[in-house]
Amino acid sequence: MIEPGTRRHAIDMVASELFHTNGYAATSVRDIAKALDIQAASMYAHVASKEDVLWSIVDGAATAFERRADDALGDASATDPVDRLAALVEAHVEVITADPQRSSVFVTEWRHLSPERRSAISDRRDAYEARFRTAIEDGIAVGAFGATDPALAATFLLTALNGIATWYRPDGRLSADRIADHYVDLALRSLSEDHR
Amino acid sequence: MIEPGTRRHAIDMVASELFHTNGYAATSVRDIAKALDIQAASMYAHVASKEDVLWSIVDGAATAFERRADDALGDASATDPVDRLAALVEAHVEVITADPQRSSVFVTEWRHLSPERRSAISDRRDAYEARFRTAIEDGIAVGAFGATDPALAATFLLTALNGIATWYRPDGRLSADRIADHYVDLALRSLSEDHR
DNA sequence: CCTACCGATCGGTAGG
DNA sequence: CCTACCGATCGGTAGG
Repeated sequence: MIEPGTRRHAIDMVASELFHTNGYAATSVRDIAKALDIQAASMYAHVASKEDVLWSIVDGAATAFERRADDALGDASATDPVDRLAALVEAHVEVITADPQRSSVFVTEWRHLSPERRSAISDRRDAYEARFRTAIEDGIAVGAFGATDPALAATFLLTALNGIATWYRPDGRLSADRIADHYVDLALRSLSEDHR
Repeated sequence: MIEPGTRRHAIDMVASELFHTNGYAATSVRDIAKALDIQAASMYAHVASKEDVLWSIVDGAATAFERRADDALGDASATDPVDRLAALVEAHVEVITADPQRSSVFVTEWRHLSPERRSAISDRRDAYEARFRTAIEDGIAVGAFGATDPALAATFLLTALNGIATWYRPDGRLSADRIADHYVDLALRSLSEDHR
């Protein structure tokens, strides 16, 4: 973990914003350094490479999603599949709205990681998505959700959820809490029994 | 419109794939030229700039979405708000699965366009999203959909829909038709009356 | 954290 | 569509 308040931490915050706005490949080490008012070469006193900066952002975001999902599923109330899915959706929205730049870099820039790191993230994403899929499967099994393709439904929900990172603004029309409430509702309804 | 079969068209197809896989900024003019077995300088006999290639891909995708939505709404059966939304969702999925690379470039790479082109695309996206929002509003007004925030619901659906461009593979487990059917279902259910 | 610098690569042009 | 080339910028290193 990187200590808040350190220069290393400031690098990640500044880089998150630049990678979010312009993308990793279109952001130069000089851009990051300029935002910190230091020389480009001085960046290398704190990081070994530009890719290491991307990695710490992506790894930090992945860890945040995993921890919040653990907490959400750890609650005693989360034995019911519907409650479990609701808790997962709420946790996911909260992680995104707490740091939309980092989240959007996680969602969109991981292809610029080295093959090893990319595949490690891919595995963690699969495990994370499996929590959603399992909650959906269990909900169908007990008749709380309508029959559907659980893997596809999980992907449907997670892409909608991740989309928040691309459009959310802290000063926007809806607060993070309201968005979370609405998305939990939309998610649960999308899995409800047939609407006809 | 660019004639299929021409070199100019081949440039767009090759560039779509490279921009989709590596991103616009991480793809060089030399990468595109190499895939076409010509020299980088020869590219400029066909295009004025790298950004022009991105523009023709993004503009082509935007036009495809607009046309298919027009067709979908032009059908006589599409006076009912629920049918209208279903037709919009189906059309959107079909445009994406017909050319996922172009669609994903449209969704993720428009920030690399010039400010004028970016704002033109932003306006067209807003108009396109308004069709979804209006169908949702009308559906709520006639009691076919449950009460919800129409703008947020439209964003929820469109981000889920656009996500298809990032994961769809023609040789995947589900055919394009099956995906469209499932997504229409998920979309309509997500807007249904309260599930409790 | 700085100055000074490196080889590689970038988008694009000139002239055929 | 090619060869030859341009100035700018890239990620990163040496040495303090």
